[in-house]
Amino acid sequence: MANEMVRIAEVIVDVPANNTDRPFDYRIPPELQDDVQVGSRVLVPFGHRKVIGYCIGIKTASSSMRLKSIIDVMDMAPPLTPELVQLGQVMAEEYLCHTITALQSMVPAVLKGTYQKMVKLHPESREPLFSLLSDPEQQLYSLLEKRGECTWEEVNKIPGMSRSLLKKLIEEERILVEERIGDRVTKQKVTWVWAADADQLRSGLQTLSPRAVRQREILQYFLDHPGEVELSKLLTHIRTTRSTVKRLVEQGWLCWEEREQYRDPYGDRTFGKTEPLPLTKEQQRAFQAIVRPIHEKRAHTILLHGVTGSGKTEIYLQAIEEVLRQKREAIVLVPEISLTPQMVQRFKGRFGKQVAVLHSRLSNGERYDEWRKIRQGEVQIAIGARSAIFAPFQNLGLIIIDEEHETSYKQEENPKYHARDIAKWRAQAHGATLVLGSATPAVESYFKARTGEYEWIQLTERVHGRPFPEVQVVDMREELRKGNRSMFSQLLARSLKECIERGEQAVLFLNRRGFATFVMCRSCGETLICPHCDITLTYHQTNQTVRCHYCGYAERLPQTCPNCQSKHIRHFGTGTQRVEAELLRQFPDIKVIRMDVDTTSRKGAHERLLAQFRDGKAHVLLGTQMIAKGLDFPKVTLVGVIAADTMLHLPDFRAAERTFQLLMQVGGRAGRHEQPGKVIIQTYSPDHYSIHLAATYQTEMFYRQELLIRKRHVYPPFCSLFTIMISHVDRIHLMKYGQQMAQFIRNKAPADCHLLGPVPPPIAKLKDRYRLQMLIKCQTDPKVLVRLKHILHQIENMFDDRELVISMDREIMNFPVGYSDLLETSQSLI
DNA sequence: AGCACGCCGACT
DNA sequence: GTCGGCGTGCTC
Repeated sequence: MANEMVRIAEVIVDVPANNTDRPFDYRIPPELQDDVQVGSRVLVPFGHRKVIGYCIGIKTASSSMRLKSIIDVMDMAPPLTPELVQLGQVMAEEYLCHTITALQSMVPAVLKGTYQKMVKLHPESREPLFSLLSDPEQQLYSLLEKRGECTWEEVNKIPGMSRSLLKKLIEEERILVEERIGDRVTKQKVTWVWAADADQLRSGLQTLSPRAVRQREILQYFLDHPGEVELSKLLTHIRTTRSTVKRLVEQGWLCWEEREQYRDPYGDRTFGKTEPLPLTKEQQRAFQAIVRPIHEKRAHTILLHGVTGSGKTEIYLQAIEEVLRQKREAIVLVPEISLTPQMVQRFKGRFGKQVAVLHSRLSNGERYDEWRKIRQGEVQIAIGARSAIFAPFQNLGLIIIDEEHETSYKQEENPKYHARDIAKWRAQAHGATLVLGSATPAVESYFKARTGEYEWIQLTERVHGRPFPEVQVVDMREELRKGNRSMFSQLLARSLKECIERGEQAVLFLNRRGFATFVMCRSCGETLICPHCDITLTYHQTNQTVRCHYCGYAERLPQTCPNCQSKHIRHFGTGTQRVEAELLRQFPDIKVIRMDVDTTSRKGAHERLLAQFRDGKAHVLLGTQMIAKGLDFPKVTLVGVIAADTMLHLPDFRAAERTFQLLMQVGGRAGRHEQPGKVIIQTYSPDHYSIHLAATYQTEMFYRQELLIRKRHVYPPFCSLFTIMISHVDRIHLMKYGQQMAQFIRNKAPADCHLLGPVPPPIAKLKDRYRLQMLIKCQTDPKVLVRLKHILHQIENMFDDRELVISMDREIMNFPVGYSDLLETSQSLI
């Protein structure tokens, strides 16, 4: 009886625009009653076209007068859970993006629709007398004669084709192009072979003609290896062909069958089963702390602050076992760069087929396979990079974010989310435990741990008791005074030589090839910084000025150092190629592997280069910080940081934090094995706290110092940040809009909101468009945030200029109130 | 975002 | 009259 009640679906349509960013109501036709659920992907008529949408709610009445009906449901089961649907709405609100954009970011690429407009001949237009037709008409007919239809673009290419002519001749249809989920994408057809009757195999061998060598071999194989085998495996074991096996099948000795199975990227690899390792006292303590909230099923965040080599992974593994025992699920986030086969192996080894792996090297189809294993409850553990945080589990018990300070957890495209925030929301919704693991946590996380918002657990001992490598800081100003103008200090050059002579390997770091260049005095090491923001000034070659990218302060490039009056003042920005050239000039006989954006852009190049280095094919590995993570080379005994300053002086309030983190990571790299390691840090600022405290392993001191500075200049965690980027082809217009926008925000924004800028960003002109950015620092208070977000929404419609593009971004550190309330209503729908 | 509709100036 | 350009407003 209840079925007779009208059911109406609220649908978010796949049209990312401001005025379509709201639910539209559709009738659920009787035949789709059972299929349309919260989270379903549906096809709906929208205006004059058909689009994909997501059902985000179901109700029995609508305020809208005439409703259209849902055309179809796209999937067997809804791709999104009610929880993820809610999360999508929260993301849209918090990250200032369209709801559909947030929802799309949670599903694999194969589920994203692309549309193509197709045209075919109007049914009423009968075959005409060809010769009487105009030129464009003739072309159109010949185009459509071959195939029944063609794309809109093709038709428009016909010269002289007019709109009204087309209308007469053509019928339009928008079609949805689904990525082909055929044999290759979802499932793979695999032939399995087995003996028809194992006991008869011997007699079979006798019956066969002695000349049928291959056939006998195959039967012998089944005698030796009872059971089923994949045909492809059989063919590699015994050098034979499909047709020979076929002959045996036809004679009735063997059976075979084609089966569909998931294509498993790690399928042909066998993972040695690993057993839980005994935990040290310290590890045991950490393990207990993680397991406690898991048992209590309460949302809880733990910062696992452990030095490199303190055995965090083993703790993760054992905590996951605990979660599985509760029949709950776990997500493990790892930075893309350390999602190496070794890492995967560790998890697959312990948990086997209960693990789905999601990383960027998977094809769309493979990714879809892994995702479906999660959605259908075939696996309980998802390990992957940033986007794995959306793994559609329904009963999460634990989320682990390893190396939680990594910048790769922040998505740079819309929606610009941070996986750490998403993790907090999801943990809250599921009553799950969130573990943030790092040797060098983000300053914000450390702050929260020390103020009691997170539980703080430290691991101070290395598992095998290996000592930390000795760190030496070389003052490059001193080198210059000694007349050494090369980029290698005497100490580094000598150490490198000795290292290579001993037959050991070295790793050299050059920090990120910054697009922003800064100005520094080579004599005293002072850099030019903004008097208002304490941020490094950026050098602009075009007009010989230095500028602050936060507040807009500018001055002419000074000829002499304002601090020591030296003339050795110049801008910096050394690339890896230059270091390589210099290295080969000083050491002509050595082999260097260079890893940077240029050498690793090709697919698989990254892994290949690392494997080469591991195999001892080169003496030196030279690269940007992409080589700093999760690498463990037995023969590396020397690690050199060419210029610690390049990162330190980036125009970013997190520059010191990044520098400290990198240097600490580097320390963990050298000498993890038998030989003792040595780290050499070259710098023009040996006294800078981030460098000095990293070199002396004074973690605690660093965070205190950094927090002091953040507090003084009001940066996170002592404020919330919004950035606004606007762009326009016309520079004058852009500047005018920027000024007006800034004025508007300054007038309307609540007190304690400070707008910095507008100011040209590091890349001031991109793709023929000028750009300006603004930064808003504001109090982290829900009321203030709501008001500010309201104002930010207003500015989107402030200017009537299609050329003006506005994009907004937010750094979130607190989860919004109300999410758990929303969730309660949604869960009653399950 | 698309797409229609409607207004306007320009053209065989 | 008809064609195409462009601004406006709507999509359950």
